[in-house]
Amino acid sequence: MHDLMDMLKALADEKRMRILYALKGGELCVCQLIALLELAPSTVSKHLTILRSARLVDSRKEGRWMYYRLSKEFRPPSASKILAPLFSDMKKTADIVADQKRLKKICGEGLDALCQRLFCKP
Amino acid sequence: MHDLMDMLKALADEKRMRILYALKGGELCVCQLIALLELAPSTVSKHLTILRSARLVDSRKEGRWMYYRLSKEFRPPSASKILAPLFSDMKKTADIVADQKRLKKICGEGLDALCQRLFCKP
DNA sequence: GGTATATTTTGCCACATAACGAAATGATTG
DNA sequence: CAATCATTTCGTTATGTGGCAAAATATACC
Repeated sequence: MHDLMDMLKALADEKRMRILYALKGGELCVCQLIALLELAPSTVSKHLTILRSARLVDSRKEGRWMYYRLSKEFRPPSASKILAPLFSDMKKTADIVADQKRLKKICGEGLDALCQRLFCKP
Repeated sequence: MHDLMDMLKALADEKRMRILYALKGGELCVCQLIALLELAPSTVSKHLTILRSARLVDSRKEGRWMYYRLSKEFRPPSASKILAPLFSDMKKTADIVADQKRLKKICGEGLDALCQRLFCKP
């Protein structure tokens, strides 16, 4: 029951659900998620930590960047069966439609350019 | 997205998940849920309010007692698809096994006797 | 009609959580 | 080896949430 509650608590936050939906399209770098959610880096990092301890996402480090993706082996077996209907409900919501549009832009930009823009110092 | 988050927040609490699982077996009176969870009446009532505003349960008043049951028409369409796998994961957990055992006892007792026992004053 | 009784509402407290900025970390680049 | 850069950790703050007791509400019983 503990693992299951961890998962449900991880899902019970709008920002984290938006992260999961964004990752549905493939792995993303932390800075891309920062740009998507428009939150402080530390805040996004914390959300990702919560998602990872709930075994909903995996991470991989490549060079300077940290990539996150949906977990392939979810811990509570129910997770895989739950996410699909949730995503289906989210799909047409204004927030997700806007996210997908913005995400396309973000992914078009290179990571270097994106980070320049995000952490710009004059 | 708002309805969906309401549902997920309602699910993200152990006591409320135990209530839902208990209702899986059929409608129950508030006092039976109080006996099951061993929480203050006001606390259980609050949990039920949260579950009802998330459209996860319906209620019906009969005489002195208020009965709650799983909603037949869940508001976020995903709800019906989500609960089944969740219940399947919960089924074998120690908490739920204990709940089911205790629930059998509680349902055996009459409502009058149960309420006497719950709100006993010497 | 008044009293007992089941449930809900209200007020309050303790604790959890989401957010940020600043400092720390760890890897790459010069 | 020093500096830069992406990410995480830490410390703090504001808000949300679960819990109880007590008062309010509503229904049944005498």
